[in-house]
Formats: sequence, structure tokens, C-alpha cells
Amino acid sequence: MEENKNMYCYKYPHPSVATDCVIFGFDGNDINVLLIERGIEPFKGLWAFPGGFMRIDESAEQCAARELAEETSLEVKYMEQLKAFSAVGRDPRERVVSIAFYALVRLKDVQGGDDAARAQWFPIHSVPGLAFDHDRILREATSRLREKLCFEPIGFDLLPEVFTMGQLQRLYEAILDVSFDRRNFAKKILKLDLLIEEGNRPDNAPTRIPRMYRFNKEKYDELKRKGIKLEF
Amino acid sequence: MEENKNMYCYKYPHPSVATDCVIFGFDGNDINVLLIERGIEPFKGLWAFPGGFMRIDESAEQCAARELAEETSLEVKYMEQLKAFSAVGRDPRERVVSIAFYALVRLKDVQGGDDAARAQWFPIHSVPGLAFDHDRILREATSRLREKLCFEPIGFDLLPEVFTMGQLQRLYEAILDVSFDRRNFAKKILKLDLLIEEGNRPDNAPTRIPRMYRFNKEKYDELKRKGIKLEF
DNA sequence: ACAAAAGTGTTAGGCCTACACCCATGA
DNA sequence: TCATGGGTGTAGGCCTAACACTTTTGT
Repeated sequence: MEENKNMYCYKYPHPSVATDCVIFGFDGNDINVLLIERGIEPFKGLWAFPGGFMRIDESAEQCAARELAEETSLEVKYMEQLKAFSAVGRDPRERVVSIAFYALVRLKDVQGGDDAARAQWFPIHSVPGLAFDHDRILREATSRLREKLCFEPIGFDLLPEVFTMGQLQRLYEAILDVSFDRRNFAKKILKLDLLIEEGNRPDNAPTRIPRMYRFNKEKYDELKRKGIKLEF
Repeated sequence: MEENKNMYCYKYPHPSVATDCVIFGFDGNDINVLLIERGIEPFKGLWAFPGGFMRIDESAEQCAARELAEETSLEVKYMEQLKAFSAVGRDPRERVVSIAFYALVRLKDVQGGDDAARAQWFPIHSVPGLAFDHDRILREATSRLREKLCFEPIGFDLLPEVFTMGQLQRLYEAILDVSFDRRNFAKKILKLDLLIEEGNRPDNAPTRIPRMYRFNKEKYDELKRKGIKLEF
């Protein structure tokens, strides 16, 4: 690599590398994704995932977190890599390889950040036409989310700290696009033994007042350390 | 992007993009991976996965297939993307983002290609020290292989067309690193109803002669089209 | 002779599914 | 008063795991 008139020069052409972030949220009924309206060409006016070009001194993971924070003021604990998208024509300007990530957040966490850009949540079944190959990225991310939910209790990242069994069930139903019997669902979840009952609901509480639970993260981390695989 | 003295110049530094191929084979007892001995620095003399730099006019998938063929004469039907590796210092020469792929092949398929390069199969538990961050790539690929085997009957790509239940069981045991009861394993596999019994084993065949099976790919493809998920 | 591989069937326990009625609340 | 959401328990079916003996062949 040589520098030349403040340019970075290479013997062979190099693609650009970018990241895209698929951020999932749950509004109590539907899975939502966070999109940004593009202010510049190409695809000006269309919606796209937050993301941007990777700097030479950062990893793709760092890039994704930085771009997400810049564009949406969202700080996400953990983003997981989906995969790289590298079709030749996926960006009309130049050759861009994009490494896509996905993360789950509590919807309320981002409400304050919406002013940072034209960022907006869309229910996953009402997503508008997307820029670039982001439709495809969304499809693959959704499918990965679904698979992952069957093996790891990631759903709790989408709910408030304290939640009811009904909320949890609606979340699972929204992601997996199925419906469960209420009683069987509760039995199955409780059998995992990863929920802590929260507060002290009196025995004589009126039935309309639901039990509250929180996720037992410590216990889950311990199980994971021991390499135990759980399955929903 | 400008050309300058046959150089490709950009306003910002661009990383190189490369691919690496983790090729799994099964020798009847162990899972093996195909490695290439590096003939040049860096890491000269160490072993690494086949792979190389992506050209500007090909996708990562095309690049992986091309590099694999060039270095090992292997033609693989289908490679699946593992993920991109992008840590800043992963290549000492320059910034390289590598997109890793994995594939499963029948071991015999490659015996003729070994002369194409210093390519060699290594049992997965006797892999030598690897160049770059390929140890990590191997760990992630192995773990992905294991997960995938639980959901899709990918194991058959590693066996001959026609195989015995014992071979299939050894394969599952090698990948998942567990052991199964012979009778329960056969029941579980046969219940998937994806095996065709091959040839006509006479009823009075000596017990030492095992039944032969082949994978019913047509039926599996049909199930997959219908979106039925099977689980082992 | 012995070790290795393959054929064969049963049982008990756990898990999953389906399913009905009551109570409290808010519209 | 009606719809909604939540609390609760059981019975049947399916799957899984555990488990032993016999035959044949190669060493």
C-alpha cells in the first residue's frame, strides 16, 4: 500500500467493507426493527439498517457498535454477527462487502434516541421497501433470530426486567410465528428453571393480577459455562 | 477510486478481503480437516485453511470455491458461510478481513487432489498449530458443524453414497463427541424416514453382514420445501 | 477361543399435547 | 354483561433411554 496525494493506493482493487445492524425490538405484540431513512443517494428516501464503513483500525464488531451509536444513540450490550454479504452488485456506487450484525433491545431503551436521526421502529410485518440488499439481510436475520430462540433464552433481552408469563408467551409467538397453549407454554418455560418469581404475590391475590418473573441470568450463565444445551 | 501508476487509489484506506475454507471429511472414525502448508511468509511452514484474496469481480462464495479448486483441486457442491473474521491484527502484513466458509466432502473425493499443493487431511483432534487466527476459525466452524447436524441431515455428505448404520453412527458420534446406544440410534434415524434400504439383503443373511442404506435426498428436499424442520 | 460387529424388543419414565372451568376486571 | 386475561390439573400418546443375548467372522 502506498500513499499518493493523500490517497491510499494498492496494487489490486480493494472493496470497501461496511457493517449493517439489524436491531430487533418488541412492542408487546410484534417484533420491530429499527430503520434509518437514507438522506443521500443511492436509495435516497428509502429505509435501511443503521451501519456504515469500517475504519482501518477497528474490527467489524467495533464498527457496528460505533455506527449504531452514531446513527441512533443506541448502546447495545452485545451484537452477534449474522454473516457477510458480498454479491458483486449489491452497492451501485462501488464494491462494498457488508458484514451484518443483529441485536435485541428493549423497545423503551431507544425512544430517547429517535431524534438523533430519522430512525424509526417498524413492525416486522410492515417493513417498507429497503435500500441495497437489506431485504435479504432482514430475511436472513429474522430466520437466524428464530433459530437462536429455540436454543438460547435470548428473548429476555427484548422484555422489561420484570415481565409476566403472558408477555413472554406473546414474544415467543411473535418470533416463532406460532401460537402456544397458555398452560403448556408456562410449564415448558418454568421447567427450564431459569425464571425467578418477582415480588410477593399473596396467595389470595385476585386471579386477574398476574405473577411477575425475572430472568435468572446468573443461573443461565452458569449452565452455559458447564456447556449444557437447553432447548425450547 | 482513481488509477495511478497502475495502482488502485482510494480516499480512505481499504482492507483486503479474503476467504478461508474449512473442509470437513470423515475417514470412518474421525472428522478430518483439509489444510495447506504455507510456502511463504508470514507463518511459512505452518498449516492453514485453503483460501485467498477476493477479486473485485467475484462474490465471497465464488472466491472461496475458486481458491479451493486452485489449491486443492477440490470441487465442492455447496459451501456455507461461517462468518467474517475482522480483528485488526489478524494478518501481520496488512489489514485483512476474511470471510470463512465450511463444507463437507467425502474423503475419497480428494485423494487425487493432494498433488495440487501441500494439502493434507488432519484428524480434528490432531490438528497442528495453525497460521493467522485459523485456530479460532476452526473452533467456530466445528461448533457450527455440531449445531447444524442436530437440525439438518448434513452428515450424509461425509459418507459414501451407500453406507451402514454403524458408519452413520460413528459419524454422528465423531461430530457430536458423544456415544449412542446402537439400537436407540438406529430407531431414531430410521424414524426420520429419510433412509432407503439398498440392495436386497436376504432374510437369512448372516448377522455379520450389515444392511446398507442410502440417503433419500429427494424426500428430504421435499420436506425442506414444505418448511418442515427435523431435529435429531 | 476370543473380540468385534450386527441383528433383534421391551419397559419405564419423562415430556408434550389437548383440553375446561373459575375468577376478576374494565369496557 | 361480556370479553379478556389469568389461575389451575389431568389423561393419553409419543419419544427416549436403558438394557441382554445371539450370530458370524477375522485374528
